[in-house]
Amino acid sequence: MPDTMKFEEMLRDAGLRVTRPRLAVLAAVTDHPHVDTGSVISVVRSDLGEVSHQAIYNVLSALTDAGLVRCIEPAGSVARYEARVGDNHHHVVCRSCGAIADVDCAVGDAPCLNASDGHGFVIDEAEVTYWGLCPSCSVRSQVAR
Amino acid sequence: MPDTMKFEEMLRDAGLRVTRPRLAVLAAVTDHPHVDTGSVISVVRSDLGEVSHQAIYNVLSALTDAGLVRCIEPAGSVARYEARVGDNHHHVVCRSCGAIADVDCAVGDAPCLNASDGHGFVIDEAEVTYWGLCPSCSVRSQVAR
DNA sequence: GCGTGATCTTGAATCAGTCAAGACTGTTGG
DNA sequence: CCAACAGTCTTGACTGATTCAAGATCACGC
Repeated sequence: MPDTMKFEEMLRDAGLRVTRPRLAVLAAVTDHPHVDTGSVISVVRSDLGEVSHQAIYNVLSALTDAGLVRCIEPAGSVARYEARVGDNHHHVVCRSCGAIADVDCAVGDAPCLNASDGHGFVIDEAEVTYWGLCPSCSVRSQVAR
Repeated sequence: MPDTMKFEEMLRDAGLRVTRPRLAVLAAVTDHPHVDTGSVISVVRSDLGEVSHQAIYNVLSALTDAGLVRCIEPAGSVARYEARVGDNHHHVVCRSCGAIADVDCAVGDAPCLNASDGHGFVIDEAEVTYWGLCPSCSVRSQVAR
């Protein structure tokens, strides 16, 4: 499993100690795009045995601060995490089932950052969330009517 | 106070019964852009006397469903409401103090809806949240360093 | 005015997330 | 290789926003 070594290196490079919970969380977030915290806990526990939920919260927070994972919180959803960081991409969220998918930004590389009037705010990021229906919910709603 | 009559009309047009809590909530959200639920409760209570928090939640939900107010939930913040609906505008959020301001969309009227690849999702809305520092937090951080 | 269904009150419950204190362990220097 | 010191993890209590449920009340059409 060369992934473990890669994760170790990522942690060291970020100045973080290498611990089993951290490796397991990195693996979980990498394997399951857009996992919520509860699922991370399940996956990590099925991997390592009992791990405190507090530890998971600590680890997710540390990894987020270090820029190794990214936290997204669509309205009405709990916090979710993804390992795809450093690029500019956004998300589509299904209004019906909450499914999330990645969407590359349509407006180029450092996009959307040109707000017409920022009210004096110093803006450093534009986060785009697309809302709609995922393929299966879309089909279901057509059948329903 | 002609506003009250306007709010009454808005409720009736939406097929909702006209009640004092609803009028008070509509007034509160109109007067205080981006209020959180707790502040709505305070404002309504200072206006009407005791009103159950559950009633406020019900009203906010009914008004949101009716399209009379809009609910926004920036990551890390509680639910907030605004009465500016029907136009396409987005928000800037201060990473430091959580202040929110409106931003007109930079890309035209029905903008940003062109995701390059929606993974088969039927997209009906693009929500943009700009992140940065509000004027006063921006000044403070410059002084600090 | 009256009846009915929508709305509000009350009070308990849930759930994600946070706090705090002590036990443990990865890492660094000797 | 070992010890010591942070940095991490465990445990267990706690918070705060939001939701649920059941009964009382009220707005609106007749």
